[in-house]
Amino acid sequence: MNRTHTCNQLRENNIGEQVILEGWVDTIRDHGGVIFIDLRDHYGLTQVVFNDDSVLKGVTKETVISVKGTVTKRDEETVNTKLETGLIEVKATELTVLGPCLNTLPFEITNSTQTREEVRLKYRYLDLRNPKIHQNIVLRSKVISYLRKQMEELGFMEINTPILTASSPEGARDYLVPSRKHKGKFYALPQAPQQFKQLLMTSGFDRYFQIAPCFRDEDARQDRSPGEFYQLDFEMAFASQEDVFEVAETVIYNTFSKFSDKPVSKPPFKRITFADSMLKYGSDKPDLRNPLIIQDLTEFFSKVEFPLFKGKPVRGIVANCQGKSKKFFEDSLKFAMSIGMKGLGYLTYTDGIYKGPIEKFLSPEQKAELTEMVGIKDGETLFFICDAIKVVNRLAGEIRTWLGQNLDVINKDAYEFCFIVDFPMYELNSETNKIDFTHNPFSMPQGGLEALNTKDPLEIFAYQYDIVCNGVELSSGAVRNHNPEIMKKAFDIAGYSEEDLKAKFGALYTAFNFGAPPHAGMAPGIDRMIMLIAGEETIRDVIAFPLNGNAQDLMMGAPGEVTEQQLREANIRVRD
RNA sequence: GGUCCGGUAGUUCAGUUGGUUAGAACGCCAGCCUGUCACGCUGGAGGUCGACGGUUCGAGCCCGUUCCGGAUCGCCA
Repeated sequence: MNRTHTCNQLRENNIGEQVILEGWVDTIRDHGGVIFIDLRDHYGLTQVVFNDDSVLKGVTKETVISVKGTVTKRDEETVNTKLETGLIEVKATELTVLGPCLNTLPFEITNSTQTREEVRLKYRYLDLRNPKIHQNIVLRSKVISYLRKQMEELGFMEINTPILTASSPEGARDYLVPSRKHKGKFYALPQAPQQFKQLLMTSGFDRYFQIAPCFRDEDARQDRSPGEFYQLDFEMAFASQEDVFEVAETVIYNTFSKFSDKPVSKPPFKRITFADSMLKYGSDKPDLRNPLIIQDLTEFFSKVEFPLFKGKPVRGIVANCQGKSKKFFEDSLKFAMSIGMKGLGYLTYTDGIYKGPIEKFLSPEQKAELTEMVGIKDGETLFFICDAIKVVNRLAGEIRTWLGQNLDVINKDAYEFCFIVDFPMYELNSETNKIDFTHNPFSMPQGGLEALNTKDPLEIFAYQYDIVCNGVELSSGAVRNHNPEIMKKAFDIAGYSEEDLKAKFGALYTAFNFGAPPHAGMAPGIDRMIMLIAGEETIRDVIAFPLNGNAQDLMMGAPGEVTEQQLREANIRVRD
């Protein structure tokens, strides 16, 4: 006999009904003459009451049982307000074991998140019984479904692109799949459907999207799952950067608003140039919840007779440190030293007077100029970061983050989105002293062919952008370079001939010679979005069966050994 | 691949200056208990202190090697 209700369905209006519930034994509370069992399924918990403990022989926690009984109103003083079914309970008359739990549990389900990840992942199916983790996967499903719905409403269609494809010469390390029929040749799993979606545009599809699996053989991070991850990959024909932004901010704003109670920055999201971001936030993925701003004081200090700063890049951060102890400033210095700074100067500004070691180098006029320039208010502190041009922004950014955290001025209950725009198209490779693509060779340079022909390559921006939320990079995208002439020139500047271009991206380049529409797109990371919405610290908590940090599946034993025959068929010999 | 931190009961951890039989909490097993909801009470089982080697009268603790895990950097067009 099947269940009549789920474990989160019965309410007061069911009182008196004969029901059958099925689920896992969450807890057993045995009082001798009366025994309570919390029965758990996907939907929730219901308390079941037994008066005969003999039927519970052999029933342990996590046993799957079927219970027949009557829905009963709970007494006033025994209702459980923490349970949605807490006003009722089921007085059981029959119990059947459907799935015995024979093994000792490797961890308690309710405490699974406290257990070390190695064990959790080996028994992931038990970890996923924990309602907290279980709900993350439910959330993931709902978010993905909602993303699909929105994209379709905006006129996008989902098209699946190949999983077995060709190795791409640029970018991350590929996962390779040996070919049986073609000895010595390999497929690669796609790092992203990049070239395929651009080919779809060339095929005349107007708006493409895909919940796209991507594979990269790179080491894990807290916000980077090793091996595989999913992106909301989309591409639009005849579209500009702003068209892409409008889609992205609509879909992302709607999704975050729908699935989180925290306030979400409203579209249009801030557009911040890469250069500004590096200067003001010391990072290309700024956390805008942190109100502290970095200021450029290089020019000011070029006129000050302070030998440590003179002629060097100087950054300043104004922060309110009133009431902070001496230890706070000592800790800030300690942190500065730990990230490789030689020191961390500061001036406090109280009742119109500056105090600090640097003070004596400043004339009264210079002090007034500084006050005006940085906008320091009474009681505030101005921190100075001075270092080589290559590292000064990053260091200032780290100090900004440290101050934000330790002054507790970061609003944790908010999602602050922004687009980072105007990435440089090229950069100088410091080892080879040659010009390289900064990011993505498929991006359209701003100013097109004319800019490539006339400007200093290092001055050219690309129509390339990132979307950042709370200091986490959610995605990057670009207006693509769809014009073979511009493409040839762009690659020429980076030292690649037309032959190289054909060899590396043959299909794409050839296709673009048959008439390609201008197109642009983006690919927000789905795992990261869900991590942010769920408020989880690690990306593995929002993936049903994640690889561990070492790219292994300890549950299934992947990667694992294969038979000699399988190796022979794949034309592979393993070296010792 | 580099650097740092860790590995003690099923789980999370404590373990003093190197010294008798290595502890706690939760879980597990048994008994008691008719209103709990992380029930309570009593008792019990459970350990190759990651592995190997060394120093020592004596090592969970000190030294070396190694394996495993975590963080971080490299890497992630």
